[in-house]
Formats: sequence, structure tokens, C-alpha cells
Amino acid sequence: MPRDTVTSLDVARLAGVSQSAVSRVFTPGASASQHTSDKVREAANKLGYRPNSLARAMVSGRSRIIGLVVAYLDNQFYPDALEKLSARLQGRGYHVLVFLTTRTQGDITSVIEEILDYQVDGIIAASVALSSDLSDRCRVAGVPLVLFNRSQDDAALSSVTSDNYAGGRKAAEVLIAGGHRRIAYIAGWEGASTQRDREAGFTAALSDAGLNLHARAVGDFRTDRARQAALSLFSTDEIPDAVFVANDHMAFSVLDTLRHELGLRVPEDVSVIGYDDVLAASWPSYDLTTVRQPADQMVDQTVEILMQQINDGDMTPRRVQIDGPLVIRGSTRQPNVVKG
Amino acid sequence: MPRDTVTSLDVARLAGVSQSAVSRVFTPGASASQHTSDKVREAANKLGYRPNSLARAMVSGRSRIIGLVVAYLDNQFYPDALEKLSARLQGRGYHVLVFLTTRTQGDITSVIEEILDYQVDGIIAASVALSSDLSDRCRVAGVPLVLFNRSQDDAALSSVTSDNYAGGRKAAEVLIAGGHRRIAYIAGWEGASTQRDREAGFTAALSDAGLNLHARAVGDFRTDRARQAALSLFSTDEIPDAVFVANDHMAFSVLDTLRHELGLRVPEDVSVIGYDDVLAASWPSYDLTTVRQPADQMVDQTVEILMQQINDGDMTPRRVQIDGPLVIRGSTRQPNVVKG
DNA sequence: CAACAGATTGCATGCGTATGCAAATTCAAC
DNA sequence: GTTGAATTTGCATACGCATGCAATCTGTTG
Repeated sequence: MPRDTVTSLDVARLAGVSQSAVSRVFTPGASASQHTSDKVREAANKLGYRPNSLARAMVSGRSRIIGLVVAYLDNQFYPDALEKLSARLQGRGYHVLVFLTTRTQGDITSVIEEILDYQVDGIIAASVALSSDLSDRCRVAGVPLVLFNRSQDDAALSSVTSDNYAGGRKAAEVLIAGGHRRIAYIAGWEGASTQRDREAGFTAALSDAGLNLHARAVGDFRTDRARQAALSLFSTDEIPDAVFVANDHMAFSVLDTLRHELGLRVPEDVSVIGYDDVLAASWPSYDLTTVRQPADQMVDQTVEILMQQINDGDMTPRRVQIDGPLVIRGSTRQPNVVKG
Repeated sequence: MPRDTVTSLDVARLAGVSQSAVSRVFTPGASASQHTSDKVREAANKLGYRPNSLARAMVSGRSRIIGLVVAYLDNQFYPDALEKLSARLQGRGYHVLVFLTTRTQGDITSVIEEILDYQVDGIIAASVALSSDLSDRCRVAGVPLVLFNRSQDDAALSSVTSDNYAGGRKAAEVLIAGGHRRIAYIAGWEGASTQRDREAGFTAALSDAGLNLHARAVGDFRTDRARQAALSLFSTDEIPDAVFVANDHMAFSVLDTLRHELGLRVPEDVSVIGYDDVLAASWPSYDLTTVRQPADQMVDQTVEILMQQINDGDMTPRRVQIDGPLVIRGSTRQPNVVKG
């Protein structure tokens, strides 16, 4: 069992060159003649040498590691985003160190500190909020930070989201166009900017049409709470004829509760609309009308901003909002259906 | 902008001690008097010092990083497992570096090599197969490797799975008990041990009951393929009265196809059973009978084995198979229903 | 107070690599 | 063949920390 660790020095000796030569051969952009490069590569192959990323990181100051903080992996939007993020970053030679914050744990601080300990080149914070103290820490450490699918007032923070306000409006508009009058809303976790913006856009559009929110309940982005919310909304005399649910993840639960627990027909008795357009929204059992979050574009932008900050040192914060289309499916009653 | 990096030497100077003293204060188990410990911690706090994990890893030879290879994040079982794995590992002071292999890419080699470059303390390979050459590489590098939800013939490899053979049997038995006679199977990707074992157990139990597989199609663990598979199985004269689908992820698609495209009733016309018991299986819209993979136990075992190999150097391979219960829900016709 | 064991501390070194600098080499043009 | 510019190479050092070793300190016992 050749339990060893081959270093650049071993390769250097075998190839009859200096250690620096070996280093240069494996460093893109460094100067090395064809001749020594060949010799070195041959020796490296023979010994099975591969540069030690950690040692590299130590001396160069760049670890090529991106820290990713994420809370909810049960909402399909996030695994999907994680997959896309990781793929994009791998394509650029970076890798992702994941840090999960249990949903109960508001204590992001320790997580961020652990991340910084690993000398990451950047941080992506998905679905979490940061204290301004924390973002300061990152700034002091010189580590770029981008919020994904969350934004904050802190003007120094970069963030990438969909246009949640506009999306909320679209949701309202399609319901109004569908002839609904008693329109309810099931909110996500109230600490989330996405929740806040979606609701703001939604109620604004209702107002514009001279409508008020018929009822409101909080689902906290959790399926069990969403079910409770649905039950409470529909336990009154005058039940809603439409519900906008703050994300698809909860909307599935709401749909199931309406249909299977309350015996209501969707969309005949009540229309339901979600937000995200995760994969399951297109599954026939749900066939959910929803506002799409353009995950690909959001990921592209996130990586773009991060790379710019890492490579160009351009730390000017950017806040990107990407417009997403309304995807009309079968969970909402449409004008012609109403009249037909 | 105090763009700095505080080192143990800075702390040492401020505290009036040597750099080694600082190191020892931050190294559990090292000897340091209460007095110096206090001084050092105070200085460290004042400067905002935190040990550099990478430098630590360099000299100690332990990075406290676990590499995780995973392919399919759209099958909910995996995000869930990732979440659990990460939580358990964080609890033990380890962190997870994720490496995604696109499903098209059979080329795990380069991925494993990249992982090894980061001097990880261990590797968890979920839902992927490894060449024996690759596992040798890990062994030579002295990096423990555990397969998660996959096993291989290679006797030197540790693996943790559910008891897929027994699970396959259970699926068959409940269908047989339900009075089904024309029982079909939709296979997963044929390269997967899970697929193979589930099918083997399933067909074995059918044989025991004097039955043959009525029909078979391949779904490759993909929803679109599963739909195609369902369509082909039900395009014949004598359609199945029950289908075992190799995992829940495909089963959802099959259920939808049967109900919404083929106009069949489940379970009245055809029973459907899946494997995994992911969260959505319990959602009322699917209410899927399935064989549970005990994710918690699987994760516990995986981490346990890995830690043992890392800490005790006990590299003797272990292959763990955990029995999972059959979870009976509404997608399968039951004996009393049949007779009633 | 002496003697000694045990705990604490500092010194020096090494982990594996990248990189500034100066020496050495190559190459082209005359 | 000579000169100078451009390229290549090796030497030395540094990155931030842990750890063996020897020196020092602390506390205990007789």
C-alpha cells in the first residue's frame, strides 16, 4: 500500500528540474519551455502527481471555493438552483462548499464565520437574511457576497432576485381578469423580502382594480403551515374564490387541502396561483398557474456578479431583478371559461 | 477599509505570547494555562482573529472537508439526503464540498480527481458508480470512500443502501395480496445497483407466487422516460393491473400519465407502487404506496462508517443494507377493497 | 528549603506550493 | 561571431499554522 503523497518536489527530482519549474508547468500563464513541460508532465503522470489545491490556496490567496448558504432544500427551487449554481461554478474552476442553516436557526453568524475560515473566494447566500454586521465582516475580509433570491435594504449588498413586485402584480391581474372578487393571499415567512415584495405587488394591483384583499393567512413557506392557512381561510362563511400562495411549495399543499380535505374543485370553485414555477408545478396533478422565477438567468447573474467582484475587485454592489413570465395552467379559471 | 488578514502572529504580539501559544489556545486538547488562554482570547477578539482552516489543514493533514458526489438533485430523495448528511457532518465539525456530475457525464474520474485535489478527509458518492481504478485511487490517497444508495461488487468498497432486494419483494407481495395478476415493472437506469436489486427481489417474489412479470419497460429514473414507459406498457391489448415503479420520482410521472393521459383510475383500474417514500409520496394528490428508504438511518450509517475510517484508520470495508418498511397508501388496491 | 514531577512555554521547523528576482539560456538580427 | 532582447530557469522566501523538543515555570512532597 503506497500510502504516499506525491509533491511537486518529487516530480521535480524525477524530471531533473527545479520545484518551481513543476509549479510553473501546472500554472496556466506561467512561462515554461515546451521541453521542460514535456519532461515534467511525463514525470507527473508516472508518479500520479496532482497539485495540492489547499497549498495552492494558501500561497496564492485564492481557494477557488465558493461558500453557499442555504436553508430550505425541501422547496424544489433550491436544489434546482444549487445544481445550476454548482454546474456554472465548476465550469469556471470553482467549487461549492455548502452550509445548511436549519430553518429554526436564525443564527447565521456562526455559519458565515465558519465559511470565512475556509478562505472562500466568495459567498452566495440563498434564502437567508444577513445582519448588516455580518455583511461588514465579509467586506472586511474582502470576500464578495451575493444574496440569491433575497434582497435587503442594505445598499452595500449585491442581490439577485426575480422581480417579485411585478410578479405579484401579474398574479393579481390574472385573477382579476378571471373574474374573481374574493381574493385571498397566503403569505410566506414574513421576514423574507420575496414574501414582502410579492405581497406588495399583489395588493397594489388589487387596489388599482378597486379591490381589497379578501383574506390573508401566513404559511411561512412551510407546507404544514400552508395547510393550516388554507383551512383557516376556508372556514369562514364567505370563502375566497381565488388564492395567491406566496410560493409553489406551499401552493401544492394548499391545492391538496382544498381538493382532498375541503372537497372544493380547483379551479371551478376556487382558483389557485403560486410562485416559482418549480418542476412539479407542471405535473398534471397540480397543473399550477404560477409566476416563473427564471432560475437560469438568476444563476447566471449571480455567478457573473461574483466573478466580477472576485476577479476585477469591482465591489460596487449590484441589485438585479429579473422579470419572470406568468405561466397560465389549469389551476386558475380564465375569462372565457367564466363566460362560457 | 481595513482590508487585512489577522494571523496568529498578530494575536501573539498583542497578547505578549508566542505564536505557538496562540495556536495551542485554539487547538482543543493542547496545553495552555488559564492565564495565557484568557490573554490570547481577549487579543483574538479584539483583532477579530479566527484560525485559517486551510493553513490548519495543510500542516495537520486534515481538512475537515468531505467531498460529496451526487448526480440527480431532481429526485427529492437526494436533496433530502444532502441536507441530512450536511447537518450530521457539520455537527462533527466537517463540511461538505459538493460535486455534481451531470447525468450525461459518465466521466466521474475527473470529478474524483478534483475532489482529491482538495485534500478531503473522505468522500461520499451518492447515486453514482465508480470504476475500480477510481476506488483504488482513493485508497492510495488514503481517502475513505463510502457509496451512498449504491453498491458495487468491488468487495473493497463500503456502501450504505436500503435492502433493495427485500424492498422489491415487499412491493411484489403487496400487489399479489391485492389480487393483481398482470403485474408490470418500470425499471430505473439499468446501470444502478438499486435498480437491479429492486427488480431482482420483485421478480423473485413474483416467481414464488407462480407469476411472471407481465410487462417491463425502462424509465431510467427520469420522469420523461417513465412517462414513455407507462404509455408503452398501456398501449397493448392486455394492460397491466399493477405497476411497480423503481422509484417514487418516476412513479409520480407514471401516476399522472395513467390518470390524466390514459384516463385510468388508480387504484381501481391499476395499482401503482413506488420506492423511496419521498415527501411528495404522502401528498394527497399522489398518496403513493411505496417502500421507504430510511434516509435518517442511511445517513447515520454513512457518516458513522466514514468517521470510523477517518479517525480509527479502520479501512475494512462495510456494506450496510437497511431494511425499510412498506408504506401502504391509496395508490394500491387492497385485499378487502377487492373483495368488498 | 531542596528536589522533583508535571504542566506550560518558546523556538524552530515543516506542510506543498507560487512567485519576485537574478542568473542562465535561447534566439534573432546584424 | 557579436550583441541585445526575450524567454526560461533556479534560488530563496513566504503563506498561516501545528507540533516535537528543550527550557522554563508551577506546585507538591519530604
